[in-house]
Amino acid sequence: MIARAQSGVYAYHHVAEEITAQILRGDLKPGDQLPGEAELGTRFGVTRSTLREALRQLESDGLVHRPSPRRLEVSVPQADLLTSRAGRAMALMKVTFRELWEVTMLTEPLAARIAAERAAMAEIESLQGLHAELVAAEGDMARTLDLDEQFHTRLADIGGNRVLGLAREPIALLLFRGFARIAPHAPQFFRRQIEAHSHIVAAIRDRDANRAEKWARKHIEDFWRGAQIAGLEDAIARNPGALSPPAAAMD
Amino acid sequence: MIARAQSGVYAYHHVAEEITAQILRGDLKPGDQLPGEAELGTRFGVTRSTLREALRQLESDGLVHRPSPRRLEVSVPQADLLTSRAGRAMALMKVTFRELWEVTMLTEPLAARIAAERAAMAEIESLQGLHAELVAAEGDMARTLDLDEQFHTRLADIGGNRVLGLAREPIALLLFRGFARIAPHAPQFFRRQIEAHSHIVAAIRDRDANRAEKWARKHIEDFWRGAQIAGLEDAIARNPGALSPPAAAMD
DNA sequence: CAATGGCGTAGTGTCGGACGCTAGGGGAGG
DNA sequence: CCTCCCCTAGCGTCCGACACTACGCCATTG
Repeated sequence: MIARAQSGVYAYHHVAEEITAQILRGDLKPGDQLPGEAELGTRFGVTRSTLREALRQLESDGLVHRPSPRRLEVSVPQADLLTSRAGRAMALMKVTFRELWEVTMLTEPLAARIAAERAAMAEIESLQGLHAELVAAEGDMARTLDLDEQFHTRLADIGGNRVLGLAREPIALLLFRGFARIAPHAPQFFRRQIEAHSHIVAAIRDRDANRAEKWARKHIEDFWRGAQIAGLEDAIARNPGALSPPAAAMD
Repeated sequence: MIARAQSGVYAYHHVAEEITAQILRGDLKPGDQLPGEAELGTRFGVTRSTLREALRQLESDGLVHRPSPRRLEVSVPQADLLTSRAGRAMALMKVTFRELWEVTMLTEPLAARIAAERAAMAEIESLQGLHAELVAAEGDMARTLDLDEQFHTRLADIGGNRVLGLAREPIALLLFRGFARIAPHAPQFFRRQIEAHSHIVAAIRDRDANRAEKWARKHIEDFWRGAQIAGLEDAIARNPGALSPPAAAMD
């Protein structure tokens, strides 16, 4: 079953699409191990070089990965991969603060609401812990930024809506990083942030979804006011790089 | 400046990261043309084979593309690329209807609201045209599905919030495709859909953002009722493949 | 008998070279 | 000056090779 390239369709592209199709169709399931490159190559009628180009694409799409250098297996795309790709794209297309904010005004309140409805005790405690750290970090900008991100991400995780998680993560990250540009112009921001977060945590503890949602909304609204004060309502989101999560330090 | 691979860091990976960094940093701007593979290879101290693996990754990330086979240039990731990647991922992680719906309940009303606030005359007319087609297609399931997707996508485009567009597209697509499973159980659905759409269009024409938003919400709420009737509230979203736009038929 | 350590192999990452094909530029001809 | 044709650079693909290293196998040892 030699795969001869039709005009315009490159072999590596064809191979990648074929394997992708097999995965989406379910012929290959996440966790399945794939044969070696040599065999895959002959199987599709291409050389290893060509096959490897296809693999790089699949890898980049998160459809396969190597848990160990000798093992190549099918996987479901990791959230942080999608997050960084989407974040990069938004940064490159120079989305504005307003665009980010308008959407965040939806996602964070929903995240808070769902969390209030579904949080388990342990999760609430973990949120409280995070919040305590935030309070303790008052004044330390970098740390505050980091903890804020974590807080919102965990909030979303607690709700358990993965679609929401996927959609909001890159957006929230870009927006929150803008915080760094706002804070200097709005010093009262730290306090208001802490206040909002603690109301959210309290509401979740009380299982009061409406209150949680309301405070999340206020929190993000505040953000917008800060941006106005700082005069970057329609400023573009910068700092494209380093979007991936803290990420196991490795390099 | 030979790039010798540090332990664990592969040459192709390093090259891809390096070029990516240059793009994000702004050293390379969208539209810039890159040198030939041979030169790029020597520049990074790797063979063409290796360099090509890096290129496949960048290409897959949408950071570079070939407008013509001879020209390789930097580009900002295309929306439909991100859409299909995200859609695939969600399908593979078997997100439920509920998850999709919860988020869509936010995105579509916002899209309608913004559209009402910002639509230009021509855009309103184009929406009306699309709606007219939908009305005419009553009964034709496939066509209805397609037009519905188009309607919502155009609605979002009109608002001009690219972040919203990027976030909602894969989600809406997956959800709306579920329509195919709902419709048979809820025949009155076609009519209600048409009703909702026409209210939305009318509200936008009248520049009534609240009404537009309200009807969009009702529209998506309806969708959920349909899902309940069809008994697939927590059914997983299937049909992972064919998420990309109509797409030139090829294979 | 189980645990430990060494050995061999298969398989990956990278290299170098080669060849056909085609897009696109440059020169010849109108 | 414009048009057409030829030539070449560069891409897609193939082939063959080599170093390095997980990993399984086997023998040794307590």
